[in-house]
Amino acid sequence: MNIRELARRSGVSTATVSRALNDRAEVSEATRARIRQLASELGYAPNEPARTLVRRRSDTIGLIWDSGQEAQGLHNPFLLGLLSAVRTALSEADYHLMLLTAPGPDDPDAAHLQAVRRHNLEGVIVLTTPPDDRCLRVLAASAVPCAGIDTAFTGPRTVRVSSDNAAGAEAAVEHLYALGHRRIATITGPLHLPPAAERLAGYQRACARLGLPVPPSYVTEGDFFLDSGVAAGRRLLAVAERPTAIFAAGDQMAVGAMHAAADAGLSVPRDLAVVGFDDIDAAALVRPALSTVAQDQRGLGEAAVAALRGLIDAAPVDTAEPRIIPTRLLIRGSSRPGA
Amino acid sequence: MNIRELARRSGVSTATVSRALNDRAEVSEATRARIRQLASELGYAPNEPARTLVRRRSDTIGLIWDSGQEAQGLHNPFLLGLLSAVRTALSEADYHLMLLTAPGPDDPDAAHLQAVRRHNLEGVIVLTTPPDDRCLRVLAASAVPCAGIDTAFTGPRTVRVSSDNAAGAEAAVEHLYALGHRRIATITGPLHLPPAAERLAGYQRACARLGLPVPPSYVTEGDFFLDSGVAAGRRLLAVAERPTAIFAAGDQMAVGAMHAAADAGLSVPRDLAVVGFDDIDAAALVRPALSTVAQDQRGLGEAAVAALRGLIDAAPVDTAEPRIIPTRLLIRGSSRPGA
DNA sequence: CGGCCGATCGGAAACGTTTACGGCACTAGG
DNA sequence: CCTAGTGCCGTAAACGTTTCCGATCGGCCG
Repeated sequence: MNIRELARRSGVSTATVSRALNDRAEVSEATRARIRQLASELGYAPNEPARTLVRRRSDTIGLIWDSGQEAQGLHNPFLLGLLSAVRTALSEADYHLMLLTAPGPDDPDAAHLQAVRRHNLEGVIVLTTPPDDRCLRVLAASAVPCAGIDTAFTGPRTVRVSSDNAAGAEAAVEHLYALGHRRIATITGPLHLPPAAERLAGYQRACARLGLPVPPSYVTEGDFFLDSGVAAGRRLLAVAERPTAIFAAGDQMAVGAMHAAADAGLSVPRDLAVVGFDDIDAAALVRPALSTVAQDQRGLGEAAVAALRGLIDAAPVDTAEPRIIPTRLLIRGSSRPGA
Repeated sequence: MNIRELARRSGVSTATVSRALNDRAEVSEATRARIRQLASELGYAPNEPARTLVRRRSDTIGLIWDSGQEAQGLHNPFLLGLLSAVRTALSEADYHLMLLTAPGPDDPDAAHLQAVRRHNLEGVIVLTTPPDDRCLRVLAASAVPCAGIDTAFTGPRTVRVSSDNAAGAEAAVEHLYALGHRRIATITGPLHLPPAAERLAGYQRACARLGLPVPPSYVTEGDFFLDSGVAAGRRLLAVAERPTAIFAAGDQMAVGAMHAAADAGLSVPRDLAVVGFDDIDAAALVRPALSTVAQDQRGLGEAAVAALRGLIDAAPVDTAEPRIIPTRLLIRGSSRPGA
């Protein structure tokens, strides 16, 4: 069932069928309707590879997900929401989505570029965090349109999309301040990761603005995982001027801090208030439920797609400044006195 | 940079280049090496759409993820591991992966079939659970090779892959029995879902084998989410002959049961042992950590890919019997007296 | 009435591969 | 020396589209 067969049955040429199905103007309304009707009756589906070949564009974008095998980001449920948002936004823009495979060990950097060329991909969305976004370097150098979420790399045709980590952290601190807390400590992520550094900066800025003291012992580093949060919580609770609230740059670490508090015989939120970041599934499951700064996954995905489309259509887009998506503070039991 | 250009520079015909790059036998080792070398120097990547067009196979399989928009299964972190496993297995088999978009509201059923035809997809992997796997019906009717994980639909060229839900449930009950528990209740999922029904069957079989009584009040239904687990836990704890252990068919419900126990002033695992199913991220975060039956996501993904490849290569595969993948019991604090 | 223009369509050439078929050179066997 | 066979390679025809370039046919204007 190809276009030739459809043309034969419609009594027109393949050129006319193509024009009819692609909504070109040079076809009378009558024949267009007739062809359309017949096509849907016969279940005709145009052959995309053939279209791609002659049009030299595939209407397909690639998605790079994790560069290494079994990267830790993989288990981040945050990724799933992002993936869903990206897919939805892309399908609304009539783009197809191809999941790029992790590069083999032989040619790790060029692999993605090869894939882009092989499939005529028009752009790439990158969901890996630094330093795994190195693969972006080769793509950017080849002027492939790229949109990265929480990536660090920049290039002539790459845009970056990111949550407003600083503002989110500020909102968390302000919330704790409004509850009456004056001794607010923080657990950071690995500070070489931009989101971790930005969240710390937001914490510091809010404290400065509110006139809160931030002794060095109030800032301690974790690795975003549970155990580091427990350890960091223990360190913070051992400080002489014990903090009454903790802002953790990640939910798992926040839960860890709650564990540390429980181990020390402290009650959350009475003796210690805790606010996390990311709104992972578990945040709503623990007791008390964890207050947290939620990222707008849908917003991030849509912004990435919108920026990528601009890049593809050669619209004038600003590739220097990252797109910043607002966050939302979810107040739950871990910072609600009444709970 | 096409094959013609590469042929010109190598001083051979395009046919020879094609044969050299595709490892065909009719090329001398010397010219093959020369062409290979030149190709990698020039960064030549064969045009897949053109290959697909002439070879009439795309080396690409489609992935259907959720048929409806924002289906609940989407937030299941289980899906992410599955997706990763599928992708890895496929890339090892030199297949490309295309994420199929959710069908529009106009033609929900035929959409996926259209996509398969358009892109020349050789097979489809379905990650949606019933009743959302209705889209499989059309695909199966068209003899498209399909592999579904936890799907219910069956067809001439569709294989089903599933965890050994019954055995997993049995193992959980046996574990509780070995700890000395004799009054073991269960919280089921919606029983129209095969996994929920199978887990209940496993529970019942184990109880029967071990000679444990199962009064009707010991079996109560939830919807796999947290709140239903809390409610179910309350119901079970109000039973006259109060159970000392609960097997929940899902982790969120298990956590809910733990909340209900805490509300009733009971200590887990001293007064009540709890075992869940699925090993969601939160299972390791709650306190006490939740014992659970973990599904082998990698095994499921690899089995689905292997079965699909058999289907594609027209190997004789048994489409009647589902592939059953073993589960693994993770014993954590919620059922460990020492904890 | 002649020429021009717009609307509608068909013919045919691309797009970048793979592969059937045939050709050439060389070797082996008679 | 002739023939068959083998190893290597080139020619050209496909694959299913889109689109450039004309062609035809009215209608309209001068």
